[in-house]
Amino acid sequence: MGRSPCCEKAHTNKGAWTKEEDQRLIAHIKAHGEGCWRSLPKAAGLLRCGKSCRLRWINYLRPDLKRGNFTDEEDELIIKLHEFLGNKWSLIAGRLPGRTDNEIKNYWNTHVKRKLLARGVDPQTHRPLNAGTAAVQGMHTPSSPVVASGASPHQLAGGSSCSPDASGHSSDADDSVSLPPSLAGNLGVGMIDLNLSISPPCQPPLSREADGVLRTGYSEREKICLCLNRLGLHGGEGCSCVGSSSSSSLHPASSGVLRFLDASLFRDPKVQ
DNA sequence: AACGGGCCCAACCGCATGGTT
DNA sequence: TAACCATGCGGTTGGGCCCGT
Repeated sequence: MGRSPCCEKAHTNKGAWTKEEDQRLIAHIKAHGEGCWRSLPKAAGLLRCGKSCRLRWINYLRPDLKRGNFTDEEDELIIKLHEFLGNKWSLIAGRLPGRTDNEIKNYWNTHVKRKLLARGVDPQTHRPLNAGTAAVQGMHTPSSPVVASGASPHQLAGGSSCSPDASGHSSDADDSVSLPPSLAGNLGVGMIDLNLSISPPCQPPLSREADGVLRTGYSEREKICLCLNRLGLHGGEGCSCVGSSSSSSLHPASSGVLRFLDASLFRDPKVQ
């Protein structure tokens, strides 16, 4: 179907943003909030495409962005999440507070790939580079980083069958997930059932509230301690292991970085 | 000091998706 | 249901910077 261009290219600037443009964009978003990107440039007096404004804000101007180098913990988390999710940078970014998908994507392509190659690991498949066929029997396939049986990465990340809005992600057939070898090894299992092991208990009590909206009986960020110390990751704020020897040495960033361990693990972070 | 190659990262592009009319 | 719209996402690019020669 035909589609009009997102912006009138003849009248838009391209390339690097000037300080003045940045300030205009910041001021406008402070005053009016995010959204309506298409009309924002005109309203803010910017000769930019709405997409460009959105990107600039999300990747560079947002006040909650964490600048600076990635920590080793973030490194490892990115690797593990990539093993699960593949190139779903936005989902990975959702588990790394203050980091953007673009940043992580760039970081992956420039640093992590090399790091994995140096370890002898294929960055796409997370398999050993020189592994023979026998060694990889039973492992997940490269094109589907996690899922053995039809569940998409997005299903894993965004919708467990327990979430009220997961109706579009049918998981009736088989929710078993083949864990990547590194995680499976650490957990001592090869297959897990997400319904039982990661997500909050299925079929939470639904209640229709006064506004007519169905809600579950669970609070949005109810915590589940998976005791992921065994993954080399230490408990977040919801970890009942807090106070154990391993958690006393938590990196300051850990509670934020490991936010993905709580009950919202596989929920789309943007859906609050 | 000059040059060239590689690296890094901000930004762009095209497509997908979900919502609205 | 189809057409259109707005936004989000992932891949790619281009320019500036750094470093070695």
